[in-house]
Amino acid sequence: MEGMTATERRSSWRDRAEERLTAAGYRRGGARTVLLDLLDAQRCARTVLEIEDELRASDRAVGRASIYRVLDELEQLHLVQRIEVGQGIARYERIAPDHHHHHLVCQNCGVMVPFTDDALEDAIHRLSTGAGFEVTSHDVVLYGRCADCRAAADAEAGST
Amino acid sequence: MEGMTATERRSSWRDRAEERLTAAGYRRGGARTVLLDLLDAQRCARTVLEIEDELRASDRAVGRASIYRVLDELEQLHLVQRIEVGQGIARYERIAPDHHHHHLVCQNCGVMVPFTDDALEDAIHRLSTGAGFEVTSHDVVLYGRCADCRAAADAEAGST
DNA sequence: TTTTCTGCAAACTGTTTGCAAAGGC
DNA sequence: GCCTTTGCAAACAGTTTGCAGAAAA
Repeated sequence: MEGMTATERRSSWRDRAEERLTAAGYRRGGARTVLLDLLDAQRCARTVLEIEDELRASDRAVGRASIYRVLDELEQLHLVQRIEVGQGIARYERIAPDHHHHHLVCQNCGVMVPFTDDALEDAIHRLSTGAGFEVTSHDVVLYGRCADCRAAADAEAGST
Repeated sequence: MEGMTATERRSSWRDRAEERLTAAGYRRGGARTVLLDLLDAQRCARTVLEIEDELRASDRAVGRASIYRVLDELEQLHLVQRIEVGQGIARYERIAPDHHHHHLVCQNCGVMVPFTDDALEDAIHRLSTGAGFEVTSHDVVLYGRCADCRAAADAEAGST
């Protein structure tokens, strides 16, 4: 990261977000800035409550309502994607310009693993064009057990 | 329905459900029976609140808690599928034995249209087997505009 | 100085839980 | 009669909203 060129830094999610927010007429409030920092650094989709805890822990606490409000704005501007992962819990993840992906959710430990698959995208794309229905976005979530939980379960089965 | 043979009736969702519930050690309570009737007759996925209203309207009211409990049991037994459709609202739909499908959700009018696609299933199946992750189920939701809303929008665009 | 943004607390909504009464076996 | 199922009401969790003060432009 340290070795980034100016151009690379310019094209970061963080900067694109700031640009688009300004263009949409938003001011740069404290909560918004902190949120952008966090989202830019995040590696995987988070819930609002996780975000809240994380910010409180790093003593840059932000009111819950503000988190919801900012995430909502960011979603409208297509800077953040909201992912529903069962049990009525929503997770938020920044949208990387060229990194469309879906998620595997482990029903044992809850971990989310991103994945991409061209055949899947092709199938959806073909569907989208021939459906009468006009598809603007899609969500694919696979549920099961992650490699770790599988290994753990296997080990246990083997030892009994 | 009246002209059904014994075999056809035997293979109905309703009867399979009852069988499986009994096998799992459940008794036949009033709420459960009413719920089974409703689910068996339903044409599309419903929310719990919709179910509650519907039952109250048909003067066979069932407590909300019971609806949740029964749907939960039915989901465990794979007799009912829970579908998350954004905004943290869950919909429930009975599982037809040979009719696995996904949903298109119209972001304009909210209608849900079921669809099936072999290429999509193939892609997911291939993913499932080669992932390290053990996939037990999957959810695909396509968002967009249904044919009706599209037509309406086009008509409006044409007239202006 | 005007308008937006923020945090707080209260309100809401969908869901879950505890408990006493009703009902199946 | 024992144990499950049910309904009610209260508890909960995530989310939204109203409002007064703080902060940006």
